[in-house]
Amino acid sequence: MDVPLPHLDRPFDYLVPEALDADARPGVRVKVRFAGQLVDGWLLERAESSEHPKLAYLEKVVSPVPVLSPEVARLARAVADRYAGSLADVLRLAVPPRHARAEKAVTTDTPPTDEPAPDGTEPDGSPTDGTEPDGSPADGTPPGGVPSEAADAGARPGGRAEVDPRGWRDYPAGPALLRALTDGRPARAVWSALPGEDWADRYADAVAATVAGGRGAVVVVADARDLDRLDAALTAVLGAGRHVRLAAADGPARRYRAFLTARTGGVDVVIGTRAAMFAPVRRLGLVAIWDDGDDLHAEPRAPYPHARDVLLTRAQLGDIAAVVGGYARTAEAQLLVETGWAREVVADRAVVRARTPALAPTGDDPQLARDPGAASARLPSLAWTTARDALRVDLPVLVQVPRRGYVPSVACADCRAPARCPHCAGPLALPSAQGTPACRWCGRVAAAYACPECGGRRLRASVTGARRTAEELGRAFPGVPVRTSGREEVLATVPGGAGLVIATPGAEPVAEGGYGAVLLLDSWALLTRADLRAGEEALRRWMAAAALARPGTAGGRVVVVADGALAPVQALLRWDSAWFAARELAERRELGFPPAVRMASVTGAAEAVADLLAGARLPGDAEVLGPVPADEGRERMLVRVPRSRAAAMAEALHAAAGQRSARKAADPVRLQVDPLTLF
DNA sequence: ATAATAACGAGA
DNA sequence: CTCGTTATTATC
Repeated sequence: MDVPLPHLDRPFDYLVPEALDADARPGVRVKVRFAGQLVDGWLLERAESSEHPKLAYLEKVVSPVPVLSPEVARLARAVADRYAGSLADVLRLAVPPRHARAEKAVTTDTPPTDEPAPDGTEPDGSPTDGTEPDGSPADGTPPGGVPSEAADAGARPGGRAEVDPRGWRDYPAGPALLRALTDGRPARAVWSALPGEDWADRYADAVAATVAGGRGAVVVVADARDLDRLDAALTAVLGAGRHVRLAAADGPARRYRAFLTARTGGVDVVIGTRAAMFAPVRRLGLVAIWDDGDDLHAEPRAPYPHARDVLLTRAQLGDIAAVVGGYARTAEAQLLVETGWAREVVADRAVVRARTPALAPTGDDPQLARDPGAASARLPSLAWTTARDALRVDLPVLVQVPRRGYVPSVACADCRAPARCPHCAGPLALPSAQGTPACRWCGRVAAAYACPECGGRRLRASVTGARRTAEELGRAFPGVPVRTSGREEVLATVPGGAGLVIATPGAEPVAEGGYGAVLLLDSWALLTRADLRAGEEALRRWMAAAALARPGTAGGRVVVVADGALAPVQALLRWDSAWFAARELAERRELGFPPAVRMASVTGAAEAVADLLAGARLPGDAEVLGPVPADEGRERMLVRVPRSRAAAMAEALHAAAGQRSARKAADPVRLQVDPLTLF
C-alpha cells in the first residue's frame, strides 16, 4: 500500500478479478480501494487463500510490467526495518516514477524474468528475521561468511574468461578478489586506493571479472562527475551497451528507461548515484561503492538510508560480493574490517611510499612569508615556493580551498585564532558582512571582542572563497593561467602544462599526468567544525585532492597548511587512513557514538517527541539523550543502543510512530536511524 | 477520512 | 436493561 502511514506498513489481501488475472503478477503497480478511496499499491505476491473474511477486488493493474523484483522487494523490507521506516517509503526510492513512453520503448522486446532467487533461505542474523546475533555487529553487517578467497581458487570452473588482474596487482589481495568475483564467491572487501590510482578503471576490472563469471553488478558513486568517469571506464572495458547509468539527475525518462533496461535483463551492470543502490540486476554478484565517506551517499528522504548500508544489506541478503572503496577509509568501513565481515585490500607500505607524493605540513603563518608573492596571496612561504617550483617545470598546480560559507565563523584578523564566545566558548559568526559578531551557540553578541591570544580587535571571515583566492593567486603568479572548479562549474579534467587550478573540495579536476603540486589551504577550517566527522572528513578531502598529484619520485608535492601534529594531518602525511580510521573508531567506542553503537534521532515539536518516546517500548539498555534544540523551534532527542539491539530499537520506534499515526497525532515527528550529523 | 465497534452512562 | 452518545480502532 503506497501510503506513508507507519501503522499501515503491512500487506493487505485483495481478490484478483478474472480480467486482471494475467497482468496481476508479483511486482506490478496496482490501484486498490482502501478505506473508500483509490490508492496506489504494490502487488507483493499471489496467494490461494486469505485469513481476511471479506476481501475487496483489485481495482486496476497500472502496468503489467513487474517493476519490483523479488530481490529488491526483500531488500526494501530489510532497509525499512533497519531504518525504522515504512516499506512504501523505501519503494518510492527504489522504483523510479513510471514514465509511460519510456516503458513502451523498452518493453516491446523483452519481458522481465525473475531468476530463481536464493529464496526462503534467509541468511543467518539477517536484518529481516528480527533476531539479533549475539555479540555480533547489528543488522546489515553481521559476522560470519568471511570469504577466504585465496584458499579455494581451485574451485573455479574452467573455461571462463579471465580478467586481466594487472591493475589490482599493487594490492596483494587484489588478484584473489577478482578471482572470487569471477567464481561468484561473496568476497567482501574494504579497498584503500593508492594515490594516483585510477579507481574507475579498477572498478571496471572488478565489474568485468563479475560479468565474466556470469553475474551482474551495481556500482554507486557520489556525484555526476564520478559517474561520468566510471561510465567511460566501463565502456572501455566492457564495450558499449553492456551497462546502464541510473541517476536522478539524468531526468525521469532516461532514469526510468535505464531502470527498465536493467529490470528486463537488457543489461547486467548498473552504475549510478545513490538512486542506483536499489537497481534490479539479474543474478547480482557484486555491489560496490566508491568514496563511501561522501555525504551525498546519504539519502535525504525518509527513511534516510545510506547507500553503503543499503548495498551491504543487499550483499548480506543475497550472498553477493561487496567492495567499499575510497582513498580514505571511513569508521564504518573500519568496523567491517575489525568485525571480520570484510577483508582489507591495501597496498604494501613500500608501494604506498613509492606512489605517494612528497607531503609536508606548514603552519598557517603568512607573516613568516618573506616572498612578496606569498605575502600578497596570504600563502605560507612553503606553499608558495612549492607552487612556484611546479609551475617552473611546466606542471599544473591544484589549490584546494573550502567553499565560501562552509564555515561561517570568524577569526582574529591578526593571529587567526578562531574567535570564540567569551561566555560559552562557542564559535562566533558574522550575521552580515558589516554586522556585529554573535555566538552561534548561546546567541550573545560579542560587541567588544578582543582576541585572547594576541589582543587583536579586528576580525576576518575565517574562510576565503575560491573566487577571491583565485584572484589573489593570479596576482601572485602573473602570466599563469588560472582555472576555477566549484559549485557553478565543475571541471572534470585540466591539461598537463603549467597552470593554477582553484577548486573546492569534491570538485578537483584530474590533471593530465598528475599535478606537480597540490596546496591544501585553510585546512583548519575543516578541522574545527563542530562535527563528529570533522577529522575524518578533512582527511577524506585532502586525500582526494592529494591523490591527483604525481608521485614524489616524479616531482609531485603536496603542502597542507595545518599543524603536522594533528592526527588527520599525520594520517595524510603517512598516507595511512586505515590507521586514522582505527583510531577514530576506537574513539567512538569510547564516546558511544556510531558506528560503534546504533543511534536514532527523534525530531519534532517537544510534546510530540516526548509522546513518541513515551509510547516506544525501547530495549532495556537503551539510553535516551537530550533534548537538544533543532531548527524552527523543534527539538531533538537521541536514542542510543548497543549494535546488538539495533533491530529492536528500530522496531520499537517504528511501532511507536505507528501508534501515533493510528490515533492521528497531528504534529509530525522525524525518525532518523544513524543520522549523518549528531549535533 | 469514515465506518464499524466497543465502552460508558443515563434513564426507565 | 435499553438506548444514545462518545471514544477507539481498523481500513483488505
